[in-house]
Amino acid sequence: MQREGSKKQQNVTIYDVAARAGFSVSTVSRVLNGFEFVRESTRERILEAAGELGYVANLQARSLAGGRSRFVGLLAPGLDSGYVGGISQGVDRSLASAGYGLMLFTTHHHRGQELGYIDTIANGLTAGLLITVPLVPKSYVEALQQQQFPVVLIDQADTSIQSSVVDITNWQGGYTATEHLIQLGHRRIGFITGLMALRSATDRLAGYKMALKDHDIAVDESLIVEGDYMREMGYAAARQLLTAAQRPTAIVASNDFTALGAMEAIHDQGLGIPGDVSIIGFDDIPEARVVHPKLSTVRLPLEQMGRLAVELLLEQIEDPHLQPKHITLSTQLIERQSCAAPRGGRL
Amino acid sequence: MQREGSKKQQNVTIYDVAARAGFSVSTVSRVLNGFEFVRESTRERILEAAGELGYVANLQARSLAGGRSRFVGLLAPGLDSGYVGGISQGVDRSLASAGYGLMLFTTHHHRGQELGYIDTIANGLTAGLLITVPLVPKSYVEALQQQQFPVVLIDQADTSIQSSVVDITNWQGGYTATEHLIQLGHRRIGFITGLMALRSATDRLAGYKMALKDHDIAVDESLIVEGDYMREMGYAAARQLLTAAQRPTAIVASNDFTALGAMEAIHDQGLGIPGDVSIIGFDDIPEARVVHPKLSTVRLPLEQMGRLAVELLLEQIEDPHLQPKHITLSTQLIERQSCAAPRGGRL
DNA sequence: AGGCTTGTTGCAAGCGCTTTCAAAGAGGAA
DNA sequence: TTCCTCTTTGAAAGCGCTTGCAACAAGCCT
Repeated sequence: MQREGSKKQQNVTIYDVAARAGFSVSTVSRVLNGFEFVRESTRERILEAAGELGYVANLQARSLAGGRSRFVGLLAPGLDSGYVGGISQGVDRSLASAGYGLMLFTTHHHRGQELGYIDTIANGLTAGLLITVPLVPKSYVEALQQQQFPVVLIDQADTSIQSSVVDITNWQGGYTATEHLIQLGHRRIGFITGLMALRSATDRLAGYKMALKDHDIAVDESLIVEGDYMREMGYAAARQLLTAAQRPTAIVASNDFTALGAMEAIHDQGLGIPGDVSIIGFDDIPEARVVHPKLSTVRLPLEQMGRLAVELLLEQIEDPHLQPKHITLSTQLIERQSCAAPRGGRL
Repeated sequence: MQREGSKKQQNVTIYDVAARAGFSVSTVSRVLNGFEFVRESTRERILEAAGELGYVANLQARSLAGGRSRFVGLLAPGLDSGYVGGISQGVDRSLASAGYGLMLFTTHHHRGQELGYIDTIANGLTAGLLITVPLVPKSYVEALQQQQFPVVLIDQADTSIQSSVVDITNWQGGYTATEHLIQLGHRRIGFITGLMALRSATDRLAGYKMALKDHDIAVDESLIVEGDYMREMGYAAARQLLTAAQRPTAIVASNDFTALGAMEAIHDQGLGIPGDVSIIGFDDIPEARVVHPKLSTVRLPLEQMGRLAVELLLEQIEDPHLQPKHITLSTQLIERQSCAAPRGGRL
């Protein structure tokens, strides 16, 4: 078998179309992009030729030559968290209805990669960038901004960065969850944090502390244990909390995964939920609704965040000189069955 | 405020680096790509210059000029199914460890878009393409193949397409699930199908039918109701099954979402699981483990599929002349608590 | 010493497309 | 009829990069 096509088959280019239609490439390009100053008959002939040849635009060339990309980049740490899943669904949908494509880039928490990616992506591949990745240095985002490159930060508010942001009231969520427990009569409330490098984690913790203070309950640092948003750590952290001398009667977990892990630990400890220990999570992932008992949680409007972020970004793409906007969405307490008054009422 | 930078700031190009290092662009290019025949000292000088200038490669230009893309495309119907999530996690991870980036494209089930995308993507943007989308016409995939463009189909085996494929034993899964129920003593077993346009759906159904036949149970078409892999349809379908004159004592759902919907319907009907009705799903999504009762299901090695698909694709990228391979992964029955012998034993 | 490798580097031609800028017709106005 | 304007089209210059080919220096052989 002769291999005659070792060199990748020549693609149909704008030149081929021009030749076939009997016009110059410039005219073809005009037809393909806008419709300024082209005679209708010409336009038709060219479109026809393009169709017959099965012409497909080469995006590289187009954007190299200065055309606009019809893709938007979404920079995310990974696909594993459900959190990203929720956001990207919203992003994906609104992007699609606006005629844009989505390019999802995952960084796997490699800091170096994140930076490299950002440059690369911003360097022509996409028309704009949505960032859900933590730890992106301020300077980078600023550099992008300076280049008039549209960027929207999602739930990564760094108040010092002058950039469009969509985020949620993490602080409020932590506060509400804790207060809910307090109003149920709890006094010893444990808290399992998220990955403390993330703003969302520190904010939730801050909300928790404030709620305690507002209700004249001293913050007991031994009741706060650090987690990482993962189920396993949730288990370990809860275990630590439960085996302490004075165990808490309720636990606030910084996300649902953590809460799920904690619930397992509570069960394994021979304790009942919410009889012995109440627990409340964060996120409202699908599992929260089906776990037994159903998990009370603070719902994050992830999909909505994605949608709004896209809106903001698209605006910015239209007009790069627009002032950055900051939208904050509120969280919502979803009461289910994992919280109850502590045994014996108020301790 | 004067807007002096209305034109996007000039990026650092290979020319700038060349000028700064005192070499030609060709040499810079060589250093940046491989290491063939470049003096070590030169190499260092150039790298240094690039670093100082903050040079970032322009991917468009590179791939336009014939360089290799370091991205792989994943074409998926959408992000909502969990199914895609599982696969893309596997894809993402192995890609990352191979030094490739992932570009995720969603088609939203718009047939037209799928085709347009494929061309566009194959047209230089990526080094290869993974397809999890159904309904991609044979001719398209073949055209890609002919151009030596690396493609791997995931769980979309169309035996008539000469292409690399990673799929799973959907048929076997349907068979096993059904047989499990039969061995428990069930005779009237309902089946809720998936989206029948998909190969996976028809295969699962075929497995179900065959299991019945092999055990001398007549296939009762009234026990088979069409679903679409969504929870809502699962609910409706189960409802239809349960309100029929002779309701089944067990139900096989074509995926876990459907099963979850069905479980809800069963409960709403005042029936118990598995007391009155046994149910078994497909996929083993995270919810299956936490729902009450825990859902027995046929586990799909989604992540592994993703991994293997990447392996196959990377091989093909290395050597486009490679013969297509076909890998089939097996499904696994996960027994949990949603299946039991029918009341009164064998009917 | 002259010729031939071998190792390095530069030149220049594109990749496919967009986008000025100028040219060529077509129609009026003078 | 000639000049001017407006519309439509083409020529050509890149965008930033890779790469085949030529050029050159140094080192080796005969």
